[in-house]
Amino acid sequence: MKIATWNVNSLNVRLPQVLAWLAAQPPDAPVDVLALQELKLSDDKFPAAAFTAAGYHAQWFGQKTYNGVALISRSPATDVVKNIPGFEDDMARVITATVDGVRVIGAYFPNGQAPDSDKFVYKMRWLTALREWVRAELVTHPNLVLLGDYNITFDDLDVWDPVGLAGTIHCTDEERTHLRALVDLGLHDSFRLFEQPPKSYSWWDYRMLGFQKNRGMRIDHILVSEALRPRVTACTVDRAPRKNPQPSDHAPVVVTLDASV
DNA sequence: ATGCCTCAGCTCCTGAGA
Repeated sequence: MKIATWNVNSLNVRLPQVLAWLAAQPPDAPVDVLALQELKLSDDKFPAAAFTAAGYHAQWFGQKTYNGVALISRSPATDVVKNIPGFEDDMARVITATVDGVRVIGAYFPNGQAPDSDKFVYKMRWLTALREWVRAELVTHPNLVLLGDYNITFDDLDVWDPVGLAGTIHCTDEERTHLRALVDLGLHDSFRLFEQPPKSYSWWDYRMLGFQKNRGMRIDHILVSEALRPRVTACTVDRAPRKNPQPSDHAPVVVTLDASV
């Protein structure tokens, strides 16, 4: 079973690339669940028919211009929840559903802009609310995956210039403390369960030849619960779509689980 | 230097992303 996350930075623009990427998977190892972020379209504009034609179900939670998340799945998704219950938010950032016995929480974490900004304050509040939502979901769903665009790096390994970017957005102690608190709920960073190529990132700035120079950050993560950890056999960043014409600034991250015991 | 790209929208500039 393969579960993936991809911030597409406008599904309107990236839909052909998403469909091509799904179609390019090996027939014996398709992507079973794909969490998308930054749809940047309202619910009525979601291209549901295109995913149906490709053999996928879809659940979506859109918003005009900004944000918007979706779960694309080969099996139907059930028990869908949009955003964080009990947390008032006018942004569409979270979608949760159960697919093939796995509780999947797809999330587009706030950017935060700068540590001294109002948006950073919102990011901290949002992170606290998300943690309580994940904590509650784990009680009833031990097989759980939390994945998406976290907009936070774990440590210097995730940053192309850890000295120059120390303390800047995505790299602050406050953000990393929140990220570790999520892990401390009983989750594991799939990517670091395996040896990885040095300087592995999931996002590169569009400017200054960021991708070509591999000046990036690893900010897209797939955390798996303790119960799922024994099933994880691989986690990789697929850099290929970042080489497409008109790419998203993010690359997909994919985790592979073996069949349930 | 606060821009360098990219995208959406009250579209020929601005805000936001990260």
